[in-house]
Amino acid sequence: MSGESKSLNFIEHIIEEDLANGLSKDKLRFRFPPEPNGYLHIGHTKAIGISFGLGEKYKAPVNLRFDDTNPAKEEQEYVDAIKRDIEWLGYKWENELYSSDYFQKLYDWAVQMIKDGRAYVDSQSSEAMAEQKGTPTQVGTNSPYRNRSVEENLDLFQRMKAGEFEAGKHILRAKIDMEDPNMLMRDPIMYRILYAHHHRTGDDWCIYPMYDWTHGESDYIEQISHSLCSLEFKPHRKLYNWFREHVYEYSKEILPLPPKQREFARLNLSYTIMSKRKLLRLVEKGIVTGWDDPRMPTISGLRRRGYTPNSIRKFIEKVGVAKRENVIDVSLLEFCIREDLNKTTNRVMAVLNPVKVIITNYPDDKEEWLEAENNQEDASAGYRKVPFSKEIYIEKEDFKEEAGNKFFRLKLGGEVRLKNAYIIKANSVIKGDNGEVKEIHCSYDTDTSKKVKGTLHWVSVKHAITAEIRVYDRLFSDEAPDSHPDKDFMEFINPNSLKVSTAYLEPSLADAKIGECFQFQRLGYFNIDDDSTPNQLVFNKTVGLRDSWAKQKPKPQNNQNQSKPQQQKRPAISVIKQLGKKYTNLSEEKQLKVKNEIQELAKGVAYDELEPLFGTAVKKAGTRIAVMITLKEMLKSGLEQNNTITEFINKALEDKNELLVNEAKTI
RNA sequence: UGGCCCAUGGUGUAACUGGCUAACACAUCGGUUUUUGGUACCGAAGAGUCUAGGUUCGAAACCUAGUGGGCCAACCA
Repeated sequence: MSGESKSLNFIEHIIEEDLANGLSKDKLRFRFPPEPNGYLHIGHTKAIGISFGLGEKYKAPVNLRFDDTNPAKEEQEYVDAIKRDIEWLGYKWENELYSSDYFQKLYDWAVQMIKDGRAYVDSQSSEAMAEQKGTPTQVGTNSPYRNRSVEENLDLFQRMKAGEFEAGKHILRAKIDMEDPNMLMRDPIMYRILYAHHHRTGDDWCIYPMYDWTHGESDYIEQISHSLCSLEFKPHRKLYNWFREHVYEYSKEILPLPPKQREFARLNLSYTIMSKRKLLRLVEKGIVTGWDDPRMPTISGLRRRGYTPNSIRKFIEKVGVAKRENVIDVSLLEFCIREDLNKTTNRVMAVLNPVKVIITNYPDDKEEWLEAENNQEDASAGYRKVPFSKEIYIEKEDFKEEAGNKFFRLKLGGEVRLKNAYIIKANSVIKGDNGEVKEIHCSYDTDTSKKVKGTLHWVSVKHAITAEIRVYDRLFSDEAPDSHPDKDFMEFINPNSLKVSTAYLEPSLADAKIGECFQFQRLGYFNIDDDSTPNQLVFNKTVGLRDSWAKQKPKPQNNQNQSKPQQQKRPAISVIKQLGKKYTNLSEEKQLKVKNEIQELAKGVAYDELEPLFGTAVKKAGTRIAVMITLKEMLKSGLEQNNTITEFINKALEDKNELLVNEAKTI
């Protein structure tokens, strides 16, 4: 028992149950088994968070095991990147291991399996074998080589290993059941011949074990208690268990714990993709600058973008663990990073889209260094000085010649506070030929105790330093870009996912270092990109601040929140059902309103849709009332009354709910 | 046409394993505070738990059927 009151997810329930049934707590052991064929992405952090999180929770070891059985795809670069990312997230593995460490052991067991008649060498083409395999709805047929003698199998397998055959000539298969409804049980391949250089074993082997044979047995060798993976491996469980059962027979004295595999739903994030193969395409096609492009959902991309390990771990915790398909809204990720950065980053002032303000009553060459608080969320962050002078920049967006009183910013004749400085009043503007405001002439007031609605950030023109700012938008314009069977995800690429501009910053930023994070006051969180140099600062926008003002505005051309379509398209009948649910709880006045609504919706309902609802459970009076109202409307507009309808009405007349009876009566 | 898995507010997870008004977080909408239209705080709206039967004093949970979604036919993992 772990004693907390926090609710457990289904995997924790399983573990608690195993513990309660006698599994000793010190036998708990987990693993994270990436294939080193690409970079880790936010989806992997869920798997990482689950297994490493369990390790932390139960103080159990967690192995990092590279599942490196396919030398054709795997590279050392990926091994290094994966280790870097996991470390960065703050997790510690017990052992760094490789499936390739077990090649000899696996081979010995395979020989044993052959001797026991549980595996055989097949010598057909892959096409022929695919044909014999059948389909999900059709059983397979046995290979003509299925009944080779043990001696022949042994001889062939040894010669496969010795490199006597060309690739594809022979394979080793488990002898299970070609008629099993689970395709994975139809004599699955255990070994194939592959003349490829392996990043660890070099050219020692020319036969390589397949995933199913390798993965489960690696778990077993490492004495993993719970082998956790994503849902698509559910069908593999039967095979996992089959292999395990036999190998257990060979080694139970030395390896007493048979591991168990359990599956959870993987993480999907809206407006992005999670497939390594597809991410690789983005890299190769030059859509992004690399695996660590700040727009990528990779861990290295998020890191470069300014996400913190803390925020990602928090995110994974909030997302939860279950077995149903899910799509997590990016807003949750954004919430997590804001929450973290709000507490930790220093506030600074930067103007991204400047317009000049001249303070006419401020002496020409005067300058003052005013005190500014670094972080009001963290008293220990201290203060810094920011320079003030006659000419400053503010954001173009923060000024309007005229505006209503919901606009808290600067307007002609209006006053506004300059953060950490004075209160200014706009008196006049100077415009360029095209009518654009070039300068705003203001007067300042040293009485800062006044109450004014708005506070603006600003930067002194002559003290300002410049920097390149990279602002990112989502990479795809579609909520689930790779879920369209008829369209390629590349069609949804957002051409405006990167905007580069030059900004003016307060001079304290001059010696900021790569990776450092700031809040640009009123704008968002920004960090210094890897491309930054002392001569040319480069900032990434990690995420904007929440902006309740932007939401009220008519809406710029931002593609941020396209209206959610699902509300529009809902069929009338389902809206009616929903309205009905609440009907009996409403005030009389509201009931009338809802009734009108239902009557209106009734026009869009077909009788076929309505009839099934006649059977609605008696206790759901509201739904039945809504159905009755709809029915009445449809009868009015010419629907012919049949027996089913009459029956429904009669049943309603006898109901104990008065509202329903009344509706029925008026038909 | 077979097998397996899944179904709870817009989204994601809970519900002490059959027992209070179905909880929490994000998102949404109000309000208070505020030298960030941020943060913090307070509040509101939103779910008869896919549908229909059944078991039971009692079902989101158990059973049956249906509907919808996902996965499975790589010498990938």
